[in-house]
Amino acid sequence: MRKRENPLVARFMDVLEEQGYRDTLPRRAVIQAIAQKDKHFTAEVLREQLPGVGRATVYRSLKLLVDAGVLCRVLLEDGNLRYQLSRQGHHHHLLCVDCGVSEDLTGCDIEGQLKNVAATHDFQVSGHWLEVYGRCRQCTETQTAA
Amino acid sequence: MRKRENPLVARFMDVLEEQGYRDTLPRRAVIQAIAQKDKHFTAEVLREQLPGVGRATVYRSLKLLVDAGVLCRVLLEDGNLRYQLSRQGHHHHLLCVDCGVSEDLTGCDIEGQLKNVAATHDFQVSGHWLEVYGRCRQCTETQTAA
DNA sequence: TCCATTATTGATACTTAATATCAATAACAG
DNA sequence: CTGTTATTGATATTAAGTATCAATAATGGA
Repeated sequence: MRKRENPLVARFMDVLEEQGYRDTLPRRAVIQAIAQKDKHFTAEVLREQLPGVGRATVYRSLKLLVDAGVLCRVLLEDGNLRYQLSRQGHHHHLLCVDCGVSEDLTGCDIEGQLKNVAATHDFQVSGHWLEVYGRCRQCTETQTAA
Repeated sequence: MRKRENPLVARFMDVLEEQGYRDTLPRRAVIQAIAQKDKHFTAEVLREQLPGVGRATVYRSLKLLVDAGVLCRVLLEDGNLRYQLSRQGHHHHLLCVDCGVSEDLTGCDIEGQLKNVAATHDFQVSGHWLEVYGRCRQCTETQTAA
C-alpha cells in the first residue's frame, strides 16, 4: 500500500507557489502531515512525526502557511497556542475543552458590534482575537449519561 | 525622600492574606513594582526591576495575583502575553497597537450574544477570550496631524 | 540536458517565558 | 521565643520559537 497523498497537499503547494515559494520535499512532508490532522496540534508534535525534517524547516513551513491563511493559530484557555487547518479567512472558534474539537463560530456579527462599541470609546478598531471555550454536543451528552 | 508605598500594595496583600498567603518582603516588592505600572508589561521587565528578588518568586507572585483576579493577562496581536492590572473581574481590552495603552471594553453584551449563537451550534459556552486591537484617540489624532 | 543562480535546508546555538527541585530561610501561631 | 510550615532563591529544565550559515536542491535559461 503506497501512502496516498492528501489532495490538500497539492492545493497548499499551489498557494505557496503562487507566492513564489519552491516546491520542495521537506515542505511537502510538513504539509502532508498537517493535512492529516483533524484537530489542533503543536509544532512539537508535528516535528516528532517528521524526524527526517529539520526543526527549523517545520517552524518555517508553519509560518508560511499561517501567513498564507491556510493554517490558523488557536489560543487555548491556558494561554497556549496551537495550529489548525483554516477553513476560511478570518473566523472564530468554538473550542471544546473536553475533546479539543473546534467548530467555526458563524452567524454572529462580532465585527460590526465591536466597531459600534469602540466608536463610543473613540477607538479605531483594526483587528481582534476571539476564542470561545465550552463543550461540544458530543461531550455534553457523554457527560450527562455518565 | 523615602519611597512611598502604593496604596494598592496593601490592598493586594490583603487579598492574598485572605487566601492564606503570608505577608513577605519579596512578595511586597513584586506587588509594589506592579502597582506602579500603568501599561501592560512582561514578567522579564518586572524581573529586571527587581534584581533582589529571585526569578521564581517573581513568576510565582504573578500567578498568585492572576489567580486572585487583581492582575490579568493580555494577549497581543502577535500572540505574546503581557500582564496588566485588572480593574474588574472578567472584561475585554481595547488595545492600542501604537502606544500600548488599554481601555476596558464596556457596553457590549458579548457574553449574551455568544450564548445565543453557540446554542445554534449545540455548544455549551463556559468561557471566552476577546482582545480588540486598534488605535486610541490620542494616537489617531497624532497620526492625522503628521 | 547541463549549468548557474538563488531559495531552501538542517545542524546548532540562542532566546524567551515559564515551571520544577530542593535545601535554606523567614513568617506566623501559640 | 520557638516550632512548624510556607516561602524563597539558585539552579536546572522545559516549551516554543528564532538566528546563523555552510551545504544542498530547485528552477529557468542556454
